[in-house]
Amino acid sequence: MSTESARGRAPSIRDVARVAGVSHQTVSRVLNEHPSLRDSTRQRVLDVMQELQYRPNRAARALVTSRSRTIGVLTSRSAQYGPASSIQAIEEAAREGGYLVLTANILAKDSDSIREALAHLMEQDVEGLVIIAPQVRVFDALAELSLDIPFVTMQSTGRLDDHELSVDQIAGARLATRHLIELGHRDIYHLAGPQDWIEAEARMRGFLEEMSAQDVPTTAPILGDWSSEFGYYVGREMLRLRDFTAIFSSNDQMALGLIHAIREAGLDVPRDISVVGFDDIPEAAHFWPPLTTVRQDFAELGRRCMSLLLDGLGGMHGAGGGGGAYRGNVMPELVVRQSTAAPSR
Amino acid sequence: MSTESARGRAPSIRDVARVAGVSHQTVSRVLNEHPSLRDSTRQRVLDVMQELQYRPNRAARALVTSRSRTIGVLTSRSAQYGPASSIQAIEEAAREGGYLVLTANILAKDSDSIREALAHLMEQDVEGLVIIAPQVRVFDALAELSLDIPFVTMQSTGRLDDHELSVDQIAGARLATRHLIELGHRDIYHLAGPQDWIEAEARMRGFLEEMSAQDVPTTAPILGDWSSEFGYYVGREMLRLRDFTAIFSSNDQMALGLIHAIREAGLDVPRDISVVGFDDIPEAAHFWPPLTTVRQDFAELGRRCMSLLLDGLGGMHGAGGGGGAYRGNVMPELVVRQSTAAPSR
DNA sequence: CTGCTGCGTGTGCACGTTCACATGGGGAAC
DNA sequence: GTTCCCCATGTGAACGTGCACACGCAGCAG
Repeated sequence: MSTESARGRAPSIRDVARVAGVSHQTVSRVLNEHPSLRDSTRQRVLDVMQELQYRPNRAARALVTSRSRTIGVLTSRSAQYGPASSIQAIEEAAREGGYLVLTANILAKDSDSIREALAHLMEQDVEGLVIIAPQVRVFDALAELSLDIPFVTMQSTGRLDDHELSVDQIAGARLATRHLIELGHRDIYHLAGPQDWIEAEARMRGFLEEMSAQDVPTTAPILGDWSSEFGYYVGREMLRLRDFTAIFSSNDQMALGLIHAIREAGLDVPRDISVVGFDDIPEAAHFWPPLTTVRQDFAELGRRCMSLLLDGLGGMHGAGGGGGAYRGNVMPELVVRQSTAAPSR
Repeated sequence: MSTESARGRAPSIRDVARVAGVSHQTVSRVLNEHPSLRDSTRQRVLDVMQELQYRPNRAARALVTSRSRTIGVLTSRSAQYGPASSIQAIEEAAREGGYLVLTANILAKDSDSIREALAHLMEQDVEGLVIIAPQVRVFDALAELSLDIPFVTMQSTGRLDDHELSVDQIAGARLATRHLIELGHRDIYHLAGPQDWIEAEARMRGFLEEMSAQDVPTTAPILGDWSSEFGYYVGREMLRLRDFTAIFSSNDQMALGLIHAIREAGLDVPRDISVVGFDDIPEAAHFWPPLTTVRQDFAELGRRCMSLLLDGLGGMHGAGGGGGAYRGNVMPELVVRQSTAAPSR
């Protein structure tokens, strides 16, 4: 049964063409779903492709079209629940749209390593960029480079309106803060994320805005690093004064550390101190006590980002898809569980 | 200053060659670090590259060499801490070795979607494969396809010796189980992961092996789904009988759910019931009580996988690197915290 | 019958790179 | 002084695909 052609080399459109008795261009037309093709011809070519196990050569196609059909994801902390969920959704959406996803992690936090990661992606001729690296510096580096490819960021900086798509962090933070105030708390601390993180800053702003809107005297936020470890240690420090009845933590992990410290000091959550987190990681519902927090739909965000980006690329290669890019931010949602209650005194 | 050449199109080696006054082949040699090149020539070419902002075209190179310099990662649940950490390490190692990483998620759990994800990767001409999709089915699909490219799996199935690199799950599970037995527990349950997960099965086997080695009567393991949610519900069921003093959970998330259920029933961990987990996710140290668990170094595993794979590919394009592939499994480590204690009765 | 239009298909080139081979020049060995 | 070889460089082809263009044929209007 062996055809006399292929000698170790993968079949090309020319091989298919020869066997099917057409020109290579006709085969190319079948691949690209050209409208004017006789059905019988198309079918014959498809059959031969099947028979020869033909697979189009990505490199050749990219070379001649100068489209890589690849989008890059610039990220940091991609092992974290939030980013990881978004990336997964992005990949799925990209695959559907006929695109590939390349991710580059920012290793250190200096701007050199940001540039390096970005350069790495650009070297691969990515056609678009999704940025889930929420440090302020990333955007400085971005502005500096004046990218000539479409990109979307998952954080709102306020300076790149067209390119931004995010969960409304300020609204989420206000939700959490209002919840505490409505329960009757007046002495509320905010454990913020690192200052150079856009989202950390937005959550902090939301906290401060809501506090002042409700005429509650604000306290200076404490700056953390997102980790449970930090939450634990800062919690131990805070408890030496104990001049508060509630804490709004900028993420769930730090909230977990805080609760650990509080409980270790012999106090109870929420009886003595209320704690509210941010993100709603899957484990939050089973913290002890189950954590009141603000849910973000990371996957939805990822999907919308890709939709926006593909729209900008004029993508949509395969069937299906259809829907135009839906903009607008994703709204966060307060999930009240058992780590918050009215203050006891 | 504008050179008369490039009209919108990115500069190619021929453009560089023309400006530098050499042939395109010489430029190519500079790119590929050919030994016999006069230093002055090399420098001149490099200068022109800089000046023209030349960037090599990946597609053209891939076309002629028929090497994509891309490796694929087949994964499921990539949003989870373990896989995500490994992927991040893999990416970093790949970048260093001059490779790109493409990940494909297995969406559903049927074998069709496994084949689909695998096909997606193969379509991109990946040169190697890392498999972090620990379902048994994946390996069936793999065997069926009889891949002609190098691959490494992050789970040990026992049937693919050469390609396997993993944390020794059995040893880890035995460590955890022995710890409980040494504390004096005799009525120990194991909350296992889904049966079709290789690691779940290995951990279960480790549990059973250690129990029988120590002559402790074994109980039938309970099958879970990795989620905190499941841990919580199964915990509530188990507590109706309460014929045990310790539980070894197959991962930390389920352990968290278990503790939630135990505490909700008015019992204490570890006073009434000891719990030990598996993975040592970063949050585990701040569970209440801090969780005794088995630590796996996911990042190290990822790094070794890439090393093994690059070795098989004869990779190592850039400088540095050096070290030959180190095989051998990564050993897990028991981390004793406060969720385990001697039984009270 | 002639000319025009559009459909289905074929021909040749271009994309940017590497590979195989060719070439000239300079030094070492005879 | 001739021969040989290696170094430094150049020449042309090839990789697999898509694009611009050309071509024949059928249908239809004039």
